[in-house]
Amino acid sequence: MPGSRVLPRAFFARPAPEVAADLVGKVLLRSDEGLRARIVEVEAYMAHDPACHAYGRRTARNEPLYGPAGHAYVYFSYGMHWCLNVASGHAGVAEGCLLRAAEPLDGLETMRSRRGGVRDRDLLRGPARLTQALGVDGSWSGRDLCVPSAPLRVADDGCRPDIVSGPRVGVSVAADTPWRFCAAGSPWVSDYKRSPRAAAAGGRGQPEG
DNA sequence: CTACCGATGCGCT
DNA sequence: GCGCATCGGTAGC
Repeated sequence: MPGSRVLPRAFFARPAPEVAADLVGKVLLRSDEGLRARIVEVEAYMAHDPACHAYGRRTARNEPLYGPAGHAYVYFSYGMHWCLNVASGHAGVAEGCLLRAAEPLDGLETMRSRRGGVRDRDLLRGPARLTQALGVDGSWSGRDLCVPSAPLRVADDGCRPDIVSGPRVGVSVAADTPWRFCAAGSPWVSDYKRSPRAAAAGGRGQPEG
């Protein structure tokens, strides 16, 4: 795409909330299958954050979170779902950004075939839906996304949506911390099962700006 | 639209 | 053994 460039490692080598906010509006590519999607929802997971998979022990599973920023961390959840994160922060600081939702741009037919005939609005609306549509599973964990030839990478095409933030979804800790970032007013954002504490904190629908 | 619930398997947060 | 950064279906308003 003219004018779009792969995000360099320096983009990811910053605190997760900054990276997460700046990822909104960027383009997620799976170029070997001609898939493109605009990221509309990202959550930040910080080191020493109890909701972060690197909380506690360093294990084989969460190892990518410690490594150089810009590497994928893909984990298996609830016995059936894969979720895609990008490691952020500096080496040795285990942070990451969870890609929660995106707007499909190219390769809709492939996404539809993987997603079993759901409405287009639901193709990428949710972290596990996103990975299912893109064909990303645990075998992608640890891969470097900051390589121009990588099949999975993130690019900047100059899109700069307004960002709103709010509590993370399905996370009870730090429900008062706005570590979820969305494109303002986007219909492609997941509005799924906010944490009970987030719901109790008031508000509804989209996070507040 | 909201609310609830079962599926399902990995890691130990 | 238990909890989980979820999803899809169904029931009911």
